[in-house]
Amino acid sequence: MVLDTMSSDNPETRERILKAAWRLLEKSQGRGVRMTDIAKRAGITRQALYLHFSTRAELLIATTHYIDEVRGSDERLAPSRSAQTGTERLDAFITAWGTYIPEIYGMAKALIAMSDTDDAAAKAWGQRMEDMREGCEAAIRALNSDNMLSSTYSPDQATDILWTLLAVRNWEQLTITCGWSQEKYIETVKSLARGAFVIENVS
Amino acid sequence: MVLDTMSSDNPETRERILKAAWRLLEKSQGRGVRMTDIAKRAGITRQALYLHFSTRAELLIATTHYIDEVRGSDERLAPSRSAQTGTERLDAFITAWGTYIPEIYGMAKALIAMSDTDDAAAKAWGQRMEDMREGCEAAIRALNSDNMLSSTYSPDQATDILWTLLAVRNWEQLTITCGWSQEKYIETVKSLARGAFVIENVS
DNA sequence: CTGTCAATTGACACAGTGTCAAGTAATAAA
DNA sequence: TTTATTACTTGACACTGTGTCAATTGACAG
Repeated sequence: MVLDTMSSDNPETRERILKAAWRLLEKSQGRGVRMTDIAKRAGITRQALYLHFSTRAELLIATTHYIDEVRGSDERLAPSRSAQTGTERLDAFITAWGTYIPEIYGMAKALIAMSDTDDAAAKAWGQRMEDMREGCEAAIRALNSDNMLSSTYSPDQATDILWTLLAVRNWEQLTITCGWSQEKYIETVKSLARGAFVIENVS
Repeated sequence: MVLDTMSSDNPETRERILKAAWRLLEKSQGRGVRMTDIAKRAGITRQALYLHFSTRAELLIATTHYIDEVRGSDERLAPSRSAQTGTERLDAFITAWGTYIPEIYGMAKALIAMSDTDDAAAKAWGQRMEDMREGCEAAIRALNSDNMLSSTYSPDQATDILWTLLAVRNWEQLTITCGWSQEKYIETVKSLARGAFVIENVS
């Protein structure tokens, strides 16, 4: 009888690695994190990493899933989905995503950097952005259903713009480079989006 | 008497290298261009590159200056500077910069990618972005002088937003990823900027 | 004919990723 | 007690790309 106290492909170690990667990526804002560093922090050798993840890209991608799971990226979207009006939904989505960015920033930076050379990384990050785009699309669609979408842009175009506005790079530039607070960032993006997409209430 | 047909630190070769780098960077959109490739295209050996540029970062930076020179990046700003009204200046600046981006995109991508690891590259790209920011600032200031700057944002804040809006990454996302035409990109950015910064003309 | 200068050739150091083979320590099963 | 299995270690090595160095070549100039 096998009472696997330490079952095949040890999940404890795997999680220790993911935690280590996450920690290091956030601490260094995604720059200069080597396999060696992650291994050291996880308390194993560099080679042992490859018993769990076959490439650096795979480890990075697994880290994103781990963060999503721990941080509950899905539940964050609940307020957005249950919003009554299109405007509320837009606001809620911007808040949800805008609040999530700083939590994944290090990992995102590393994955984006890898995307330049590694196809798997590019595909994984592209998929995540595609997922995020659906949130943008849903918000714009809600606005459109309320007949509140400005005629300046088509729904597709508005989705593209909102999607671009919410890019990690823009968050990075405004908060890190320009020194904005997180609150100011969120408020400004909301104000920009509202100004661009929501029909003025002329009283 | 030395009639230097081939003066010290041969400028012909230097230029051939810069042209080769430029060509390759644009062709491959800044990805995967190695010193070997540039040397080959310039018709010299990889090692000979180092007789002209001491590092890859230095070569990339020199390439940006070369492009600026050939493409006359300065003259492009003339219409912006001579604009009569703030709104015109804003439009002219967006057109100038927005038209310039596709010409430097490959090089910009490569330099941004290097910035993750190389401090010299980061500094050089940061400087270019700082220069561009001055154009944003001037446009916003012109708007403010005309009393046409919306009270929603302070001049500093408006500058930060315009600067972010005009980032290369946003151009990349809208044109390359979303498939927008260059014209649509320019028009949309103009419309977004006008909507965000220019006071409505209530008649 | 001699010096200079750009460029070549071939070698090597270094960092980081990924691979492989042999060994170890713990745990489980016969 | 012996035997297998599993997770991990150790040490070595291949590969890529950057950057360096020493010795050599070929051209041109005085």
